[in-house]
Amino acid sequence: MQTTTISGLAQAAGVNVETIRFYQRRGLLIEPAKPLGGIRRYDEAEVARVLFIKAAQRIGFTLDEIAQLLQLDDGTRCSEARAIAEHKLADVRQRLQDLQRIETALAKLVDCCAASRGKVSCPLIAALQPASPAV
Amino acid sequence: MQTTTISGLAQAAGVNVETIRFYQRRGLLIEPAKPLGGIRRYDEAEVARVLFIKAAQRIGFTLDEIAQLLQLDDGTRCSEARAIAEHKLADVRQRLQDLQRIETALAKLVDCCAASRGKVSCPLIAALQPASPAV
DNA sequence: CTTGACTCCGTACTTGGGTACGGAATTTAT
DNA sequence: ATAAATTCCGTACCCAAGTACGGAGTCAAG
Repeated sequence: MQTTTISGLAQAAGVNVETIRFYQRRGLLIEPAKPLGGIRRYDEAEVARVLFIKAAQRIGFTLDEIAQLLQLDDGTRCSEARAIAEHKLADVRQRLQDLQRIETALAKLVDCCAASRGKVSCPLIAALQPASPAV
Repeated sequence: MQTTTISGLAQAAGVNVETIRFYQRRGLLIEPAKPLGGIRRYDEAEVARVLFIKAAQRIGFTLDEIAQLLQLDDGTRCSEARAIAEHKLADVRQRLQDLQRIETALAKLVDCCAASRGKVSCPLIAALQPASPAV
């Protein structure tokens, strides 16, 4: 499958055709030039791009953020790219911390739930209390 | 501040009054009984609850999921709670993995961006490629 | 050369998570 | 006791991220 139509792309990436078109409108995907009143063709690079978008989304990036990330891949404007990436990285690390905190809390909950069987009132809420020192 | 009104609660939790009311409608917060045609009062436990909601949200839980999590804190229906918690935990661990992957990718990007200064084309997209083996 | 599938494009609808608005009632300050 | 601030409540609006729809054009097969 070297080049395909929009539905092939959508299928390969596991999304809806409409989603592809939506991403094009948003500028996340570039619409390949239309060959004179006809039908556009897409290659594997586009599939990769869509998969990237989906992966980034699962992690919690917005489409706007993802657009920025995708621009980093251009190769040009390196220092600018770097600044964005650093900002994003700080962001990601914060998320990681929060997530680790909740992971611990949930794991404890499961544990104590297994052990105590009855009077639960577990560390779930407590676990997130010390999470917001400076807003 | 032992008990306060809705605006006090909102302020203490760093959210909008409307947001509190929205959460009440959603069942995330319980509206304390209204004292005869009057004004409801809230205590610190409610503040904690709102902070929890916000913390959980930052991590990527939906309000529905958070509602479930909050119910786990009730102490009753332990086995049920445990099942939900375990499911959520698997979820969280998946998110953690994804997030760690992107953290690595971003860190590399920043690195190579700092080093190569010019021809970037970094590991960002590649980093998420092997992330979806089984859909 | 017509039928059926697919593409293109615009517009509209949906869901999640709120925010804003407006009128009535109640509380607080003077 | 009256004005200003709050609360209560319903309804309506907003943005993000899609999904659905409908008409017109195009392409591939029989």
